[in-house]
Amino acid sequence: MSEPLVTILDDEPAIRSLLASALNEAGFRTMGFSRATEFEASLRTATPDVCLVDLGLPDRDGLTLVHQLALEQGAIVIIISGRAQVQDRVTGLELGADDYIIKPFDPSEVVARIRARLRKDKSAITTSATARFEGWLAHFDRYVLEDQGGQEISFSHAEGEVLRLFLESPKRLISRAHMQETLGGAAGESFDRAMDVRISRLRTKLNEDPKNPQLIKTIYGAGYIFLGDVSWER
Amino acid sequence: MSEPLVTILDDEPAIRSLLASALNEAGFRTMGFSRATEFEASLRTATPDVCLVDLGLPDRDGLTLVHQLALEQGAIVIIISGRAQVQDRVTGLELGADDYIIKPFDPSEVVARIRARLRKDKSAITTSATARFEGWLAHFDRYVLEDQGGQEISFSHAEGEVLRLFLESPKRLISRAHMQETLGGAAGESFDRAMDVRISRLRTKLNEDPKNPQLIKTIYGAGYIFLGDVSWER
DNA sequence: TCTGAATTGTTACAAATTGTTACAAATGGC
DNA sequence: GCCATTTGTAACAATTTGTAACAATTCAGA
Repeated sequence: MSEPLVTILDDEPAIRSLLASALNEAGFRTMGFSRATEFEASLRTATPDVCLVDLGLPDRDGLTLVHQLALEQGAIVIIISGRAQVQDRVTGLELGADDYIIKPFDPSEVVARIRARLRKDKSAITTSATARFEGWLAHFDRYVLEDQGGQEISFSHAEGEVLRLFLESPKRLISRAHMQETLGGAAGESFDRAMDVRISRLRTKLNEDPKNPQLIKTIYGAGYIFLGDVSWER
Repeated sequence: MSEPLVTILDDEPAIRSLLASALNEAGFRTMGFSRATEFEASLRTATPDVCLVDLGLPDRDGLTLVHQLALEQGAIVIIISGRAQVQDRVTGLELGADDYIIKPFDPSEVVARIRARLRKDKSAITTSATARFEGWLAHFDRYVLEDQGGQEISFSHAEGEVLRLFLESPKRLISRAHMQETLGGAAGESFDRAMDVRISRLRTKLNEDPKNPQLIKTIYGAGYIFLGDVSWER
């Protein structure tokens, strides 16, 4: 599958080129149109993934076009408009637009919003939270730890909670109190050693040497630090 | 199925009640939380369709939470924040948020944006009769599962209900409570293991390895997640 | 209506997960 | 070194989940 195609429908050439260059740089294919009729003609041959539509078109009512696009084509439609009233935005969204961006806009936000829509659309394919660290690969979606050799061991939900906490804040002290709070959920009142046990079990799965742990360091009287370079992937 | 559930996570009670009343009026169920830990605890039993998250939480970094929600839960996440810089918005969206609304906001726009997200989310599902996933083809009209080789096995109505529930929300936690509610229908009294048995039977038909299921994962104390890319066909 | 097979729920027990307890080991102050 | 405190972890207990076996139910066709 090729890069997603984004169409830009706006009568101001400056805006078209601004958007086009930002989108191209972000890895999208683009097609620009200044009039609705041209745009509609193009739909016969191309199927855009995202349609950016300016409401102030000279030859056509933008809202009608949006409605039509969203309903008939099932495309992702994002309105870009100078009309900033809440009522305008609500109307545009109710008519089927997926987002409503107000002029003047920042191109990087447009890109981010387009990405957010596409991501959701394909969420079934995209979603997979995976972290890589020190030869390990943690697949949080599958509850699986993969070692260098591709060998897989599964970890439990409770173990995953601890591991995630570490991988989200590597090389930083994580206090016991904070950990209790985010994990235990229940008030840290009762004498609770459950957390220690979770960490112990996690260390075992990570093949940590009990006498000399390399990844999960204990800071006596304070908490833990996860050493190791972490990079998240998707 | 019941009305969509929207969770509101914001430490200001005034904002929570403003949103809650607007959303209730618009036909949504709502749950409000002032702290991230409370909210996370609730995720063990409830599965929200949309999560509104304020970034300025007292007890947790909001962005981390967003990331986690979007990736792990697959929920629709909308950030509501007072931080209005473009860079903030871009970061929030890149981390997995589906929308970013700036305070002060108009409740009707929030409603419209939630509706826009839900509309897109459901449109992919409609109620077509066939779903494709991981080499399987499920024909709900004929109660037949077709494997890669075209071999067909039939599944029962009860099994189909469970399978449909999974295929309509892939890669999302489906809590036992929610499942009981949508399946069992009848009073979710304490002693009901029927659901477990249904899942067990479904796993068998899907040739799941009991020791290491690949498609239907159990989350101890919470529910199930269906892994696997799903696409519905007509 | 009756019969038998398919479907579904129920029960009982096995297995997995998680928390709790008890004690050993490590740490830091003196 | 000595002692109070903190942390590690094995062993156990409580809880949750998996599933085989069986009972109840449904339903098509005789």
